[in-house]
Amino acid sequence: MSGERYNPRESEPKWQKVWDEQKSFVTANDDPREPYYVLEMFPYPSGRIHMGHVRNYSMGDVVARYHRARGKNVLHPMGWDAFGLPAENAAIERKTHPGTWTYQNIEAMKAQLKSMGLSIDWTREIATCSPDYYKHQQAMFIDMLAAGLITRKSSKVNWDPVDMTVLANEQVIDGKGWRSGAVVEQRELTQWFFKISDYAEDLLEALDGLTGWPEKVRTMQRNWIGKSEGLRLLFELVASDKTAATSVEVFTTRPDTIFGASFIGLSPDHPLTTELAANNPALAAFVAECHRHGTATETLEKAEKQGFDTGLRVKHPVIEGETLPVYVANFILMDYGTGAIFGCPAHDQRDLDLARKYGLSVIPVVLPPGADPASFAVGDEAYVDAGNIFNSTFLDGLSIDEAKSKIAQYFGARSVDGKPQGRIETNYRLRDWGISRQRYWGCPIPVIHCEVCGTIPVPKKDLPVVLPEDVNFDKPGNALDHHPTWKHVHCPHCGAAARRETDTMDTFVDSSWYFARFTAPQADTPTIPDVANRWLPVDQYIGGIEHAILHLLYSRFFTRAMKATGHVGLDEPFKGMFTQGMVTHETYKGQQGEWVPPTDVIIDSGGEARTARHIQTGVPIAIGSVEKMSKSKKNVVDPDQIVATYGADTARWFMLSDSPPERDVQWTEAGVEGASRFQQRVWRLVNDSVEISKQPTGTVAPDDADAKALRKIVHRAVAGVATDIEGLGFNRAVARIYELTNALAKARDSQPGPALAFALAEGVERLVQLINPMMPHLAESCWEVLGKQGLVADAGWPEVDPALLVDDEVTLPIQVNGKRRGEITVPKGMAAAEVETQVLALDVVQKALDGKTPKKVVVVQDRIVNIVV
RNA sequence: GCGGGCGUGGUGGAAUUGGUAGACACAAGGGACUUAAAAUCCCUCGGCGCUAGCCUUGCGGGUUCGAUUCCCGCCGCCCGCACCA
Repeated sequence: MSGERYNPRESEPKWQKVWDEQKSFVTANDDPREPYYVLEMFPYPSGRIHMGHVRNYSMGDVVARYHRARGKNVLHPMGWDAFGLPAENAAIERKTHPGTWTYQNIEAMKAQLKSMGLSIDWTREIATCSPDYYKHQQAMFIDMLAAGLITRKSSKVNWDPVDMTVLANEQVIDGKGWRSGAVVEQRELTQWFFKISDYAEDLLEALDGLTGWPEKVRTMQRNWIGKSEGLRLLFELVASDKTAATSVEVFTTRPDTIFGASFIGLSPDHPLTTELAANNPALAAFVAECHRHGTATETLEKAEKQGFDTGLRVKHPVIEGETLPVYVANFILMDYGTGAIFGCPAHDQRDLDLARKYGLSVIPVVLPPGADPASFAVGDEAYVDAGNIFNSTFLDGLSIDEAKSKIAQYFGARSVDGKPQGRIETNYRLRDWGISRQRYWGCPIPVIHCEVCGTIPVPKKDLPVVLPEDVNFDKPGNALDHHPTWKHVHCPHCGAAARRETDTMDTFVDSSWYFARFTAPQADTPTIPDVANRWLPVDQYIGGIEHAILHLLYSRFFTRAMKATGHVGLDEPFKGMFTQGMVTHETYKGQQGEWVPPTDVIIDSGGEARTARHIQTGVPIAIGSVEKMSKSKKNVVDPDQIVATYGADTARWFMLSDSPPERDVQWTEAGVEGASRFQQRVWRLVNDSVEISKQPTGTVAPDDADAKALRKIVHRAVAGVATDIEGLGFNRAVARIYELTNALAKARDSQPGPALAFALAEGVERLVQLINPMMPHLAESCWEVLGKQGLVADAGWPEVDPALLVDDEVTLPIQVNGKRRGEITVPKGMAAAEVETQVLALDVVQKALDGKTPKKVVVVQDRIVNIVV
């Protein structure tokens, strides 16, 4: 028996079948045990799983299986984020229906996930592209529309003038359409929006309560919401024949720098800009130029700062008789504040860039601590830090905050156009969530446009509004809009000929409530509130850091919107959140600089340098940098091949070992080999220990020192692995399991007597339980060899004897001037004075002191001794 | 451009969150077993000295009896930026 190698190819499908037949991971909603909901972000059905999925789902499965062993009723479901652009692109390229492509992909990926042996309740599987799912989304849309959570307004899109279609930001490359190559334009379109900005304050405040989230994710969300206190400030326009307007309202968070103002900046989309451009061809051309790039904020902010002098001037609000020019500037967003600013170049980098370009004055008004007011000047870098105000008459000497309140009071007391010149306002960067997409493969927005009755929701009895099957993608644009009959309907109110909304929803909507649907996936309402409220919030959610802002923020909003419409009874969907790192791999390049996939490369690692050659041609291959696995660099490893070669357990174990889960992990062939070897070591250890325990043992001697030492190691490992898994420190848990395995193997090889044999048997049994969450197939096989009844999947988490966790002695390092000079072993909890006496008596210490008297002796109980000389 | 993060031996990383830096693993080298290979087992393994010493957690400062951990400044890499999912 012990000579046989463990064969995952045989064992893994076997146990998967057993779990399936015994419905081991099917979860009942009426189970009385404490519920625990673990969820990994559901995948987009691209066709094949990648190593990122393997990592993500391995982690989630450890958590699920661990809590299951702890006696909880665990919900661990899986589904498909099945709407989206790639299916439409595939439809165009392969002349297939997006649905056909998507469902084929789902089948393929499901088979792959199943081969991983995940403890998933597949009876709860959902696909967002199924009418069974999206009809509920439509119903909630109607509820939310009625509740005033949805609005329609104009916003900008990327328009491809050749393909006559709206482009996603990722389809805009260097300002051009990815397919047509045409220069993209910004276009205004009336679109549907969720009013997430109404919840800005709530979403911000509630972050403090999300203690199970990484601090960095909360920080990112806080910054994204971007709450700021500022001043709305009216600038009087100097009368001009160009406009009838008498004032411009700006929003500023730095009213303290008003004496440093040197221009007014308007957004290219500001109404005043539009008015002026109507009679100013040069300005109109400038505005058009501003629109000749995509709508991505990144492009805008990276673009060179440009401005256009409108010729208008405003009166300086605090310097009598002075006026400031009014510019239109490309970096000013219409969506934020009032779409107009006052520029203070000395203390804002973008303003400074513009001022330098157009020769506007730069007047410093905040003096850095210690700087000389007479000589302080701003060069190419704006001064944005703290200091005291100067060059500002009645604000001189104040701190920035003091100056802000004083100037706010000052402007509050004055008036322009019969209104207060300034008023304090809280502003948020967070914009409403635009969900309209001019695409076929998404959830239809259930609305009908009637000439007579206006925009009215589809009656719930008529749901779902189903996507038509007979579509073709030959024509550019929205295939739903092109469909000959689909959009022509009768108004549900008046019966007149009307038109269906042909926009579909952003796929972020689909993923904003799937976690709730999983709690009752077959219900004929979106949720069963009682059931959802018992399961939610998700105890542990796991996914990529790339979703730290949008997906999580939208889900938090949508949960609130579902609460407002009676579908759930809570605000926050995710109690625990974890963001895992990426999977990386070395890159390889051939002679012509072409990327070579790892499967075509042989690494020669004997001696000093690692070199590589092509598997068939033998041509030398250059080993490149380690990068995120991507198709474009061909540095991908196919999970299917790994599972076929080494088995799922090896892949899972490797994904969990070594790298901390939040950091990137580098996939290496050597690492996988190591994981595979460990699998065999465990198998051998278990089989050997069964042989040993067959020998006559007699009575157990509980005071056997070796046995007690081993039991201590075993019980510490059990306690430690539990702590590690609960803190998602999978790599630490793995290291601990290695240590335990080493200790057990040593005991095995020592020809153990009865007491040690007992400890060994106990240790091996617990080892199998410890590896179960990570290598569940191997664990079942070992459990069987141990002669245990039932499945290890159904066995509980091993008990820990607390007496074995405590030590009565501690070894303290002894430092002299911070350098380690020796150590001393003393009873735990020994008083500092006693420790000091003993330590000072030691030879090593006397020698290190070299006759000098200690200035101070620091004794930290049970930790360290430091003698300062 | 703005916001967030990360950086420890040849490599992945550990360090009870201010208390013995390098646990555990991989790679490499040496040895055992074997006719041989694979598998397995044992030893060495941060650097310089190679003795009892010194240096070392991206770089440069600071706080502290003591810093991988806290603070300031740099460098490098990664993620997000609202229509990729």
